[in-house]
Order: sequence, then C-alpha cells, then structure tokens
Amino acid sequence: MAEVIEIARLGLTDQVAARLRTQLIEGRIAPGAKLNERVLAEQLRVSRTPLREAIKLLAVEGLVDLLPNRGAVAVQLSEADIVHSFEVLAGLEALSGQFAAQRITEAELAELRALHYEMLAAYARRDLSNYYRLNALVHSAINAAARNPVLATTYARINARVQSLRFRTNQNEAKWKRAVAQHEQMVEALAARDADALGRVLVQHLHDKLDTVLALLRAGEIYPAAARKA
Amino acid sequence: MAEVIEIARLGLTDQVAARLRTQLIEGRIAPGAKLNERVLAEQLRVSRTPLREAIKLLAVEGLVDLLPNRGAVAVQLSEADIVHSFEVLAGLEALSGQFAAQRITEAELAELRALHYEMLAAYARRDLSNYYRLNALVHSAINAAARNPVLATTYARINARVQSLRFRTNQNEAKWKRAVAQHEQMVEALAARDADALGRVLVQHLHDKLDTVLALLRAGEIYPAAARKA
DNA sequence: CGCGCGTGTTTTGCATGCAAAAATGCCACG
DNA sequence: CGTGGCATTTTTGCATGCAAAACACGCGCG
Repeated sequence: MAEVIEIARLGLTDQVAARLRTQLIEGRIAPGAKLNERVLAEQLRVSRTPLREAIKLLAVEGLVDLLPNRGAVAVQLSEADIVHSFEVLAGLEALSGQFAAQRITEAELAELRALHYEMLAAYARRDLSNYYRLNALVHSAINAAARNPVLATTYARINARVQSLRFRTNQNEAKWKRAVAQHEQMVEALAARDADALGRVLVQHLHDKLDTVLALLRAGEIYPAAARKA
Repeated sequence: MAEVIEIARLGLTDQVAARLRTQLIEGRIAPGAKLNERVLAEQLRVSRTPLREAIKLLAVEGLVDLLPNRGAVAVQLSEADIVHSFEVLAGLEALSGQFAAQRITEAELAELRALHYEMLAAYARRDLSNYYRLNALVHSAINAAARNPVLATTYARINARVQSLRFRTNQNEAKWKRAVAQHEQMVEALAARDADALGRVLVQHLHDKLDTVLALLRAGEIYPAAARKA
C-alpha cells in the first residue's frame, strides 16, 4: 500500500487504470461515487494527465460514467443494465462453451476436472472465498479452451461491470448447491463434447446468477443507499 | 451507463476520437500506418493532449495498437483475428436475432420490411453503395428490436474493427444473390417470430461474409502491400 | 565492406500552467 | 424564513514545457 516507487515498465496511465479498475470492480470505490481528479491524483501519486487518460479508458470499458465538464462517477447499474449485461454474458458463455466443446484438448479437460474438484472441496468446506476464486478459474479455463481471444476479452470486459455485484452476493445454500450441480453438468458436457448441452447449462447458470443478483438488488443489499464517497 | 440525460456539447477529445474512428473504419488511415502525434495534432488543429486521449480510447476499442513508448499504429488484423471477430459477431447476431424475434413490434417489423425492399431495389440497380447502407440499416434495425443496449454497443464495437474490410469487398454476383436471399429469410423468420431459424440464418450470413473477406484477404486485395502512410 | 557504437534528433510520456465551466457560499431582498 | 442573484472557489479541459526513451545517422573498427 505504500509503494510510491513502482517498476515503470508499463506506462503510468495503464498502471493507474489497472488500480482504478480493481478498486471499481471490488467496490472499493462505491458505485455512484464521484472521481475527483485532484484527490485521486494525490492518492495515486501521479499527475492529472495519466489519471485523466486512465479515467477515459475506464469510461470506454463501461466502468465509469463521464459527465461533460463535470468529471466522472463510478457506474451504478440500473436493474435493466444488469439484465442486459447478463443476457449478453449468457450468450457469450454459450458461444464460448460451444467452441470449447469442439476445441478442448484432453490435457485441458483434465486440468478443468482438477479445478472442478478443488472447487467441490471449497464447497464442502463452505469456503466462499476459495469457491469464488476456483469458480472464476473454471470459467476462465472454458474461455481459454474456446481459443478465441476476441471472445475472451469481450466477455471479460462485460463481466467486469457486473463483477462488483457478484462480489457481494452471499450465496444461500439451495442456490449454491444448484450452482455446483450445474458445474458438474458443465464438466460432463465438455467431456462428451456436447456443445449444445454445455450451452444450455451455461445459459441456465448465468440465468440463476442473474436471479440471485436481482433478488439482492431489490432487497437493497447491493446499493444500500446513496453513494457519494470518493 | 445507467443514465445520460445530458447531450451537452462534446469535448475536443471525443470529437478527435470520432474523426479518427471514421478515418480508421473507412480505411482512410491505412492499416499498419503509424499515428504520429505531432502530425495528427496539426492536421486536426488540436494540441497533443486531447489527441493522445483519443488515441488511447481507440486503442481500448481495438482500432489501433499501442506500442509502449513508440506510439500507435492502425490495427492490421491477422487472418486469425478476422476469424475470431466473425465468430463472435455471428454469436452476437444470433443472440440479437433471438431477442429480436421475441421482442420486435409490428411497427418495427413493418419498417424492417420497408428497409428490406429498399435494399432489394438497390440490389436490382446493382447500386453497391446504397445496398451497403441499407444492409447496415437492416442489421441495425434487428439490433434495435432486440432491445438490449449492451448487446448493441458490444456488437458495434467489434463490427467496427472489421468494417474497413467489408468496405473493400466488391461482391461477386453469386454471393450477392445468396446474401439477398438470406435477408429474405431473416425477414420471414422475424415475421414468424422464429428465433432459432433467424439465428441460423444470421450465423450462416456472417459465415458467408467471412468467407468472402478471407478470400479477398488471401488474394492480397485487402492489404495490398506494406502500409506505412499517416 | 559489414557491423557496432556513440551522438544528435525526433517522438513519446508525464507534469504543470492557464482559462473556462461548474459548484459553493453569501447576502440582499421578498 | 425561503429564494434568487452575484462573487468566490473549485474543478474540469486543454495547451505547453520538459525529460527520457526510441530512432537515425555517421564514424570508427574489425
């Protein structure tokens, strides 16, 4: 946290963008919060120029809203935005799954199985943090097996927007069990190279996740109130 | 993205980005061409700051490649890039089509039909320029009917990357006829609200387009030689 | 004659300065 | 006590300046 000196092999703009991106995704910058250039520049120990460039990058990525002459705020997704994002994510994952089913190698499948079992272990221990981590790794592995970088980055970018929501969803037991079962089906479908079955499972999986997020949203647990912190 | 009510005058950065975007998509800046900050700043009559910001935006959009400490070049897509992009575009269009089939209104369908017939007229006259324009409008109309802004912008962004290629494809008669027939099927599928049929047609349509682009690419008609102009 | 090396030039990257727009506060007035 | 308008203060947006990295070129050396 106290690193003023960093290996500057990457441009400052990209470093700043990466840090802000993380903070936005993890919700450390609250949705709706205003991003003050001078304040952030001091916090990150950079001048306003790379910071401004970073903010504009994040605006293109859809993580912040840019108000002309009035700066930027962290996006606060409406319910419609969330539904739309999940609709696209489901379509992209289905696509990814179809390609993966056709293109996955035995070695990749073995590694995926291993990740899956590690995830089951985390589930058995009710270790939510590791479960999430492994869950994400499984989905990444599927995306990697699809062998389409355009698809992978497109998915990642949209996923980033809703990632902060997922971060906050504390699973209830029934849904968690259901999600694990779906993962089981994914591995089976991949092993059988059944692209359609895999697509259906992935779409259903995303659909369930959307339900969970929407339920929490409506319960007011995601955007507790007004947010104006920086 | 949750709300933008104000359509205020846009900043210099956005104007510059828009102009460069157009020039890149239309191929007026050749793929592979180096983007010199000083030269472009003079041409566009702005200082380097908004220009630099614009270039970084275009990099996020995937229209230029950013080489650390060595500036930016207009992207030159590899054959693999093109295949990957079309794979994703096909998936997104299929998704868009499925939603459109479920959500399109009678009024939208009527307008789509009208556009379709205008396109047929352009086809009958072998008016390539208007054909392209109307073709794009038809696809936009389908995307609009899908009622998912996230999907629409995602599609638009990836499409922008390959747009310059499409720009150069001078149709041969057989493929043109086939494309028109596919458009006919699209309208029919939409009218019948047959999401699956529409999806299949759209995927096939994109697949054919990919073949056309790849054929031209391999014939060396798209990237004629080295490109280094600014 | 080719190749590495050093110097001068160009170009990028970041910081800073300045002007315009927006936010804020204050006071008068109703 | 609320409200509207004016002045002050922030804050954003753009231009410019300066340092460092990449590039170009010529020279010496093998």
